[in-house]
Amino acid sequence: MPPATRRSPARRAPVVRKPLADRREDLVEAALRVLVRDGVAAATTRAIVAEAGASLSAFHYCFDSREELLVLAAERITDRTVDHVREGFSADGDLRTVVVGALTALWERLEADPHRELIGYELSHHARHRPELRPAVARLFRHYLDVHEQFLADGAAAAGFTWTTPVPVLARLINSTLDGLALTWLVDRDGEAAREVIGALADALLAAARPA
Amino acid sequence: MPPATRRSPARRAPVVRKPLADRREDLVEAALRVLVRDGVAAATTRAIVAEAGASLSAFHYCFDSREELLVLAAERITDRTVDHVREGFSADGDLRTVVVGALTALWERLEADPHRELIGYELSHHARHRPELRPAVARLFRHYLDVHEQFLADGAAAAGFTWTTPVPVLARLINSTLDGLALTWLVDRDGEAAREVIGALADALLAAARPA
DNA sequence: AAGTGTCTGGGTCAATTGACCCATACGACT
DNA sequence: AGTCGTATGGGTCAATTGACCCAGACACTT
Repeated sequence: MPPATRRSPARRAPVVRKPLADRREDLVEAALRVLVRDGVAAATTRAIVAEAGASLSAFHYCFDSREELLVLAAERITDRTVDHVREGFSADGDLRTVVVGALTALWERLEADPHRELIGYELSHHARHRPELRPAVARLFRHYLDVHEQFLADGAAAAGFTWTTPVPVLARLINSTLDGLALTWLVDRDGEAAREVIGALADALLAAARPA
Repeated sequence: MPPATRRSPARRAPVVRKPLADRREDLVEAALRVLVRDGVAAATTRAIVAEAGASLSAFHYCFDSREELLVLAAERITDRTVDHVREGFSADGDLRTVVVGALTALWERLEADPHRELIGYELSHHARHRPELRPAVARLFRHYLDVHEQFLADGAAAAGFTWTTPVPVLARLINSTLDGLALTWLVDRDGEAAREVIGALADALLAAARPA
């Protein structure tokens, strides 16, 4: 009589085996997709492993907890921000052209995929009760501000202007307005109104520029 | 022998009985407090009834579902917005004084109790998966814009100016910037930076005003 | 080909949550 | 004082979720 614990040796579907690092990568990417598509509340471990095509055990083999994965996902978002913001930035033309063009590009990206950019805010709400998430969220926010500051500095340098208002203040103004605008747009979907606000924001920035 | 279903007639703590309308009111207010203090995710039926000092049955006696309560809470927030925004608004002095004063008052209120003003955004995230919540959230957002439009119209009238940019656009700019600013502030708690942005926003508004 | 450590399947477990039910106690009205 | 509709207490129930465990399958190395 075979040991009672022995399973039936029935043939099973071929199993995909991956090194730990690859599986972790899959799970982080899957988490990101679920976060963007369905939000933080829906990003349960089961939803994430389903998205990744992995099993629950694979998840617990790769990570100690769900929070650990979320932290990595937040950091991944941070890493990618630079590319996203730089995309569509052109330093050709006068200051107005550069500013309006860059802000419009930023907004169009937001409008095309608002949830992607807004996970940060959902994560920040979530971090209210998950202290371990706070550092990652703080880095994410700081990163956005840094990128906007860089954009302001590059734009002014390219067009031969200087800012009469401190660049960090302008960066925070841009960041806040775009985020608030996106939040409101998600509710009322009034893209035209949003674009007009972008125009007003551009005017505000231009009023704070003068020839170097 | 007494019926098996009969409970022991042991003395109980005095019971507070309230008419349905009062109990509903208690629950809505309790829900609001929990929402502000702990966020949407923590606003479970149990947390709400505990806050209200009611029982789970009382909850189900008063409402068909948790969503129904949340909708009422969202509407309650809407009703109160007017008072909050009007508070601290003064039409005395020139346009700069009025604008800076009003924006500062708005910001101070936000900084003093950020969660109160930001429930709307948490609710809007939540509404992504709860369609029945969407109308209430839409009303809430619309209401904020209306109030800011009113504020702009009143301020201009009081100081004898007109706006060169459409008032709805300016209202959306104010609304977006304040909300985005609050979101960022919640993460980095940099109040000084926020105030400087408020100043920049005031400059932007003043640049869109001219004598009537 | 045996050995060894890594990876996976398929469960379990306790906690939480929204919803719900029924018998009973209350109290306004008659 | 009796009646009747309303409010309440204290449970139950199924579903979901994060965490976890164990035996076995696999792929290297030697």
